[in-house]
Amino acid sequence: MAARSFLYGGDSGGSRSMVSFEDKRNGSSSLFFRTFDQEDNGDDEYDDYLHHPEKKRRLKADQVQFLEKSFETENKLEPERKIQLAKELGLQPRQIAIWFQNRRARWKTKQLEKDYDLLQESYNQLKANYENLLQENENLKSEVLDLSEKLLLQETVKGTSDSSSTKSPSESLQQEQMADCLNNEDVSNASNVVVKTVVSESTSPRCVDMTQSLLEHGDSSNLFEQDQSDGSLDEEDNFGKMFATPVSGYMLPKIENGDYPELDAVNSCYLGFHDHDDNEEQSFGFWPY
DNA sequence: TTGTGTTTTATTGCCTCC
DNA sequence: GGAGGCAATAAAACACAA
Repeated sequence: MAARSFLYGGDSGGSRSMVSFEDKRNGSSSLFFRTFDQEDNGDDEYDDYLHHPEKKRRLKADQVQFLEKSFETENKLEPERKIQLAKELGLQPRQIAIWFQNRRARWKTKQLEKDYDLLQESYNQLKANYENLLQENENLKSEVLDLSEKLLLQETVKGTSDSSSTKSPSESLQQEQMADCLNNEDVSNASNVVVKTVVSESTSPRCVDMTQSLLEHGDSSNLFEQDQSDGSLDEEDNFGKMFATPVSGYMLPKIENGDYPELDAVNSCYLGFHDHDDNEEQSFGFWPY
């Protein structure tokens, strides 16, 4: 380590020591500071000091206030300002430097606490959004199931009462596929089959939007992606998984190379996390809001 | 008064920059 | 290599309950 002489030495370039003590000559409690040059080594006061080292003293309120104001304007201390402050406050430059150093440390700690609180708040909001999405997903699934059953029933009744009527081959195939899926409780595939019907029958505007979107994109395979999990994940795991795998690919805007959309544009559902390339390390964006 | 927790002042060792 | 910054830490000063 570079040799630093302390007891306030070393700041002004020379090897100086300083001691602070109460001004007992006039009985006041104010501090004044005395410096000892090397040539003072024979001095009685210095000798006294060596044998009765002073305890550290707190700065006075007005000194602290002055330093605080100075810190507000600039939290780093250039040598000129340090000398200036030391003169104005009757302190050693070294004390000023130490005060600024400690003050910066306190500021940093506070800042970390603030950042932590912000992160905590954002996490809570994300979690709430996630839970809402789960709920909405459940609602939509039951609605699709309900409508599918209705449709099947309708078609069955129609089929028995009108067995002689002619159907196009594609209509027949569609009915068969749907019946298969529903018998196998494969709701996801059933939704592919009935999606066109759902558009016309759904009472949910959101559902209509979604199914129309499906038709436009020609792919509904992501609609029930959550269902593809093995069910062994707990809620926290699903929440984490969502960051890497969007709940529904078509519902969320396509994200490429960290080009994030505005939150409002995706109804605050986009969570700011993405994995843009299988071979690349996942990168996580973050929007505090 | 005293024990205890918190805050402030100061030191130490390491690191970076010039 | 010196100057100065930072993290970790010591220790004095302070606050406060019992």
